[in-house]
Amino acid sequence: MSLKVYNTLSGVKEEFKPLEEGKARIYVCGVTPYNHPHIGNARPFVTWDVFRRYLEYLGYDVLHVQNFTDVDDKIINAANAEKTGWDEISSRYINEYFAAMDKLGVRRAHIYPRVSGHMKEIVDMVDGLVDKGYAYVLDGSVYYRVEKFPGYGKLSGRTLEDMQAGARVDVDEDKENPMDFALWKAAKPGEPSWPSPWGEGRPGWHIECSAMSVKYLGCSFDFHGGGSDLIFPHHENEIAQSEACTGCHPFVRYWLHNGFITLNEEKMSKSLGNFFLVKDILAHYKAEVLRFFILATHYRSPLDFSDERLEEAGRSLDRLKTARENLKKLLGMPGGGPGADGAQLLASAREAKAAFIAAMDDDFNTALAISHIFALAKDINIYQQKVVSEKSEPDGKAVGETAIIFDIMAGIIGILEEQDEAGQDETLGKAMDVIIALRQEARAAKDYARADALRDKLSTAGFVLEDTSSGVAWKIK
RNA sequence: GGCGGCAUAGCCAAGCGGUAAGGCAGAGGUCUGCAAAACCUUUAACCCCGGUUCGAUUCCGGGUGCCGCCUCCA
Repeated sequence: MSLKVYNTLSGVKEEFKPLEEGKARIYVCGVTPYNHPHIGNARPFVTWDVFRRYLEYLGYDVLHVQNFTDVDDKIINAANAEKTGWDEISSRYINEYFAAMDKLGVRRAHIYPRVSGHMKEIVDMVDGLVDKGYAYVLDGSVYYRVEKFPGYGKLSGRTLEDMQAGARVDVDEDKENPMDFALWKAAKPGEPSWPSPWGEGRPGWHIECSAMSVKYLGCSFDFHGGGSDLIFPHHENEIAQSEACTGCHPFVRYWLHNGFITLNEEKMSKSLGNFFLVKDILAHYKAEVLRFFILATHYRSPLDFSDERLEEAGRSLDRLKTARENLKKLLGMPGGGPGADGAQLLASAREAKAAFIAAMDDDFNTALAISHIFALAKDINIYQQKVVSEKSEPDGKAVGETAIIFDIMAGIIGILEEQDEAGQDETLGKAMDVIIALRQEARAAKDYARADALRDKLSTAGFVLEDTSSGVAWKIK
């Protein structure tokens, strides 16, 4: 089996073949930090966090870059409204972004480039496009000449004629073509600006992603992601800019776009005003529940948000938590004697894992993958109940391997990782400590047969016990 | 108007040429002094009309409904 991903550019699922063996280079469009992130903003980041976890599970060396658009009209407007600096606004909301995403278990990207720190790269790229005839200067601004780029429209599946037919853009009579877009905007009074060969100004929206992705990932890289509202014009323009400037094809090998979070079936967005901020949702629900809610639907499908759905997600997640606790109980029980046959449990775990992998390989089908965790959860519960009702000892090897498999699956989805504030002994590590304590007791009682049995149980389960002068340590083999 | 997507049980949501995963809710049961919680078992579905096919929910055509992009947007 191999990973297949749906590529917006081709419109079909394609087998993932990295540009460079064993490496996966990812660029995800980040936020414009002028407000707290809302849950619609959160979806791509949670989604990409799982993509990245899975790629790493598959053994890829991942390089993940995600930008902050910290020079933008909205930031300037927010700054003016508060009578403060644009950088004050952007740094405040970048911090808020991290606060929210950290809670959601979104692991940090390796590099977070900001527009304000990459003016040289941006100016150089715009300059290069002017040199090559792909852009022209108009009153201190620079525009991209869309007709010059033959593939314009290939990502969004439309032609220049289509676009002009339905053009609702403001027609700037001076532009050569109404679809030409700004690479550099001449400074207006009272706005932040940077020097350039065309005078003081600031970058257009699209050029930053081209300049920064090429800088950190090269002129051609594996994945580019973002919400599907970015397909046109943002990503379409990125292709036009990057490929025209660098001459590399393709700029991006796989374009992946997530669907929207909706509210009453309508797209949640700041401009419509129908959004919930992550921080407000997290005041009422556990972060893990919001994360689970997002991942329980395929990433390309729309996802309608409501309290009922979130509460339902919480109840679903509880079921998985219970199974995990049952597993912990089983791990903590003495073993080694005549026990409940764990063959069926083990078979179920292995089957669940294979099915989970197959689901993830099929365009990161987290919804289907999660259903296989539920299937295993049921068998864990049944086995646990059987052990308790028969007062038998659990099959240590089967339980140990099951625990590892369960944790691998939960770990890729990024749930049940660590207990919320209240709990403290919910980790597998703590469960292992329980076994170690039991073994210590056995040793103290000179019951070596039992102590050895406990050690073997850990060993066959994939753990290594190390007796040290200060006590006992364990690690995963 | 141009381009694209979606329609599966009470709700949510996978799948997809051979009569349908999973979750929530509902029903029955186990446990418990009763209850709650938890667990087990279980009911229930492929928008309409044509076509292709031995066979379609799955492919093709048409219809209806909903959504998105074309303007800032994750």
